[in-house]
Amino acid sequence: MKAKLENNTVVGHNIKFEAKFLKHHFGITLRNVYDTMITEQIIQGGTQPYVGLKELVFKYCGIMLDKSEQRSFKMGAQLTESQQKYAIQDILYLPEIMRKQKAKIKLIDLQNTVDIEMKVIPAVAWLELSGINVDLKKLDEIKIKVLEQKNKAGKFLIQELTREQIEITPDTTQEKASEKPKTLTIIPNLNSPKSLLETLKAKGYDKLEGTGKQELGKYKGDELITNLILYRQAEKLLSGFIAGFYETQVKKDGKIEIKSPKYPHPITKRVHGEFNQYGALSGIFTSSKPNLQQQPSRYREWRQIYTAAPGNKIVACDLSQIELRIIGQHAKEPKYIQAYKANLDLHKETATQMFNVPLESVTKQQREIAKTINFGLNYGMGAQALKESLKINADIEVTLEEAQKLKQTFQRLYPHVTKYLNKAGEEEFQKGEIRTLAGRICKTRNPNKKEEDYKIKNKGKNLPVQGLCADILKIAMGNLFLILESREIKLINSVHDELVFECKVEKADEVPAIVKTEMEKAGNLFLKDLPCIAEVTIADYWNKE
DNA sequence: TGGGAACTAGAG
DNA sequence: CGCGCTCTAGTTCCCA
Repeated sequence: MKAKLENNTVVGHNIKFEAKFLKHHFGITLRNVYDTMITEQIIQGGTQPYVGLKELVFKYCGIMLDKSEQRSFKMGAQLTESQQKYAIQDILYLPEIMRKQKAKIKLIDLQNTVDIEMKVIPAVAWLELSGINVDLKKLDEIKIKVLEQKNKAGKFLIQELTREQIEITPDTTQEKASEKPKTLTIIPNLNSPKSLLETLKAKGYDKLEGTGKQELGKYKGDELITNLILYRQAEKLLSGFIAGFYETQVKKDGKIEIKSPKYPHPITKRVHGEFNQYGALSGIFTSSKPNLQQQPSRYREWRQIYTAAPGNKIVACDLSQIELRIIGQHAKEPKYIQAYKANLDLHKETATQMFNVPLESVTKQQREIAKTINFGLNYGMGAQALKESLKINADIEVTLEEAQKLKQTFQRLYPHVTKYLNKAGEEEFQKGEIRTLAGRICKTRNPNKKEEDYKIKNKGKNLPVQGLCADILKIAMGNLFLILESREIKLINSVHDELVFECKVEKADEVPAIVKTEMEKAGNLFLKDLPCIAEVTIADYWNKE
């Protein structure tokens, strides 16, 4: 049975689930699979985050399934007749669905995408089963620090923002008017944007139209605003990333109940996030419970909680500036191609030409401007957003006119890029879909919902780039699964352009080269005019750079 | 009370 | 005219 499952193509609906089950309970590793759910998502261009079997049976076989037995199964109990019937109908229609899907794939030329997606399924099962090791002591240290930051900033804010206001009574009859007016103490709720905005405006911050970081940038350097940003950062870390590791108290029917921590897993002691391989329109992965793709990295210390288990090392490898390289390839922009071929710093090259200064005298600030523009303008950023982005990301103030000029200079400097992006936007707008170089179809999520023209065009600029990035990473993941999984190496994270592995110290010499080679090989399938470079690091914890 | 919109912030 | 893109998740607020 084991050999049969491992050496043949196994068909299922959401087969990642079965793959994990078979591996965990029976040590069976599925390598060749066909998944009707993922295939349907491919056909639909990523517009549906989850497709049910019931829906497919109806679509392809014209039969309405009764799913009422789905939740009736009990551990250890003998199957009832109707449960058996249910179990059979769950697989009965799969061959017919597969046959009809395959015809459709051929018709709309999606075989390449299907190959990529099917090959990555076993790798995703591997990734989720591996989990990531976590240093709870380090986490405690960080928690104490962050709590301190929150309390300190919070105390300052409450002190500064609490205000007195004369109470306004709706009933203003003559008798009451003679009474002394009461004053009301208003303490703002720091977690409520509405309450905060009201309070800040009353305090004289009248330029604010919201309380987001971009708005707060209007008062950059102000002590109160600095504290608010520190408070927000701490609150975000605590509620979003730290809380899940600790038990929580929940009030229920007047009694206080203690809920156990969500992570790590009580038996494996590792964090097993979920990865949805077709969670986004572009085909990039999404992650949840917890979201391991959005773990803080600008707060440098955070990722040190993810460590190699004793006797192990962590090998992390990312595709260097992959999005810009993809744009360069799409646009066949000679300046991008030349810079990457010569292994130059593209941002610096951009700066030297934009500001018309020699390479060696490009300032850090000029490079930051070029970097912000390189990333932002490629997806349709306008002058206003550029102005604010420069202020927040690079601490650089420019006027709207200057931002407009910078944009123009950039577009004139890279005319091929500009032309390509406009063409891609137009294509998405006209056809409602656009393909990556690997053939993946990217549509707009809500074909029914009316979206502004410019938003659709911007998607057209962005989706083929992100989408090809996803194609490359998935190809590498699929191939690395076949090479590394059987050698007791764990895939512990996958973050858009980065793969993270954990292996025994003895293997830390050979694994990096294998990973680097496979990732570059995947990229070079599509980057024909400029090279794909992967950068690899070996460490005791997950550290970017 | 529960669902969902709005806002905010984390990542690439 | 000009409007960065793709996501997940937490909190607050509003409405049925």
